[in-house]
Parts: sequence; C-alpha cells; structure tokens
Amino acid sequence: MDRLGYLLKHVLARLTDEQTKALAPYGLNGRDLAVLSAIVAGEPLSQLEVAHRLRVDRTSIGDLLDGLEERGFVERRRSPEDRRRNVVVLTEQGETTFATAERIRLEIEREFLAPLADGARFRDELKLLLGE
Amino acid sequence: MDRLGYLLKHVLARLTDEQTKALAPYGLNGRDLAVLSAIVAGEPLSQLEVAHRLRVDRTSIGDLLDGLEERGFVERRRSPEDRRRNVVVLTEQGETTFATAERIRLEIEREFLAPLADGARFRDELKLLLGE
DNA sequence: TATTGTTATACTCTATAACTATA
DNA sequence: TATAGTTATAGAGTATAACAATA
Repeated sequence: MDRLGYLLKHVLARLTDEQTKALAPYGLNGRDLAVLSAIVAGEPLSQLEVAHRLRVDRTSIGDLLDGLEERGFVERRRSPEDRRRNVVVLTEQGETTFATAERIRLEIEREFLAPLADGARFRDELKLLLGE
Repeated sequence: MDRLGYLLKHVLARLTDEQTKALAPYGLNGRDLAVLSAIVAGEPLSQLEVAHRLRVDRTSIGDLLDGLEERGFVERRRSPEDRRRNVVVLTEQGETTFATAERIRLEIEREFLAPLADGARFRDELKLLLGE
C-alpha cells in the first residue's frame, strides 16, 4: 500500500501505541501530555486558549482537563480580571510528572525515528506540510 | 508544536480533508477508495482478506461494503467453493469510477507533497517507519 | 471445532447546538 | 450582544463478544 493516507494513518497509530504504553506508568497518555505542554509553556492560559493552541475543539478540552484535574496534575482557577475565564495551571505534582513524561516522550520519538537517515528533516517536512 | 504525534495527526487531517473534498463528486471518500483499490488489485478477495489487506477490523469492513454495494460500486458473491466466504468484486461502474478517482487521488497526493524537495523520499520514509 | 460474516455493544475522538454566567 | 465554559447529542472509527451458517 503506497497510499499516503494509509501510511500516515498507520504510522500515527504505531507512534500512539508506543507513547501510550510508555506513558501509562505516569498516569498519562500522549493527549494528556500535549495538554500539559500547552499549559506549561509561558503565561497562564484559559481553557479556550489551550484549545486553540492544541487545535482541538473547546468542547473537547473540558473533559481532558477534568481527567487531569482529578489526577491532581492541573488546577482551574477563576480569573479575577474576567470571571468567565478558567485559568489553567499545573500543580506541583503536574510539573514533576510532566518533566518526567516529556523525557519519555522525547526518547520514544527518538527511537521511533531511528530507522530514518535524518529524523530531524522528516519532522521538518511534516511541519512544512502543515504550512508552519 | 514540534511533537511528532501532533504533526502526524494534523498532516493526516489535512490530507483527509482535501481527499474528501476532491472525491465527493464521485460518491466516494478516501476510505471507500482504499477498499476499492484492495479489491481491484489481483484475484477476487473475501471480505476477510480485504479487511486484512487494509488492516482494519473484519467487523468494520461489512458496513463499508454495504455502502459501496448500495451505490453500485461492488457486488458480493457467495463463493461456490466455500459458501461461508463472500467474494467481493467491482461492478463495471465500480471499475470506471475507481479509475477516475484513483487519478484524482494521485493528483491530490502530488499537490499535497509539492512543498517538499523530495516527495518520493518522504513517502519511502513513512513506509520505513511502518517496517515495510 | 474452527472460520466467515453479521449483529449488538461500547469506547474514543470529534463536532454542533443549546444553555449558564459573565462581560 | 458577545464570550468562556458546560452539557447533551450525534457522527465517525474502532474493538470485543456473541451468534448463524458453513466447513
């Protein structure tokens, strides 16, 4: 099967499987980790800003944050300036777990791309295809 | 976002969007077309063999074939040798539509990979990551 | 007993619309 | 009026289990 859709779909599925397995001991999956990484970088974000940054629907981010909050990784705080907004921040446990899980993710990605002569170029090409 | 999962997910989403739009006039989506391509290549296949070839679950292929059969692209015939097996074949209309849609798909993929210096290498790298 | 295909069910991810509370 | 977040709902896509027909 030479089809681009088939190839991308199954490459993504394989990566997702490996990430899920490797991150499970930390109570996270790849999606959770992406949410944490959006929160940890830079100034505090509202839920809507997190959703935009991850390019997911704002109705999806609520459930994701519910799970992360139950497990003690994030907290939601009503913004004093605009009480409609929920500012999302990492807890101390969230920071610690994130740091560990990020190392795992980088290691998984490194191994995953190991068959390629130039993994960095492959990643750059994906970015190029997204127009970014 | 440098994350491999994010990049693959959104590159796939963009390709899927473009394929869906381009194939819609022919009554097909990218998934349908993949099913047709599995059927058209080589000797007649049973539903189970189609599922294996596409690496989808055998319970998923039934619905896909229902849709393709309703639209007159494929026919299911009880195999005389083994009456448990449904042999799936393209109708004449299926052959014609497939040939046209395949040209569209190739053109879409060519345009999609146009930003890359070497689209063929990119595709080969995806295959390499699948171990094939 | 094992296999092919079907049906029922469920789970995840995604998307839309309607609702609330705030602005 | 518009925005942030929530809730309900529905649609894909996928997976498991149980079943009927057949081997």
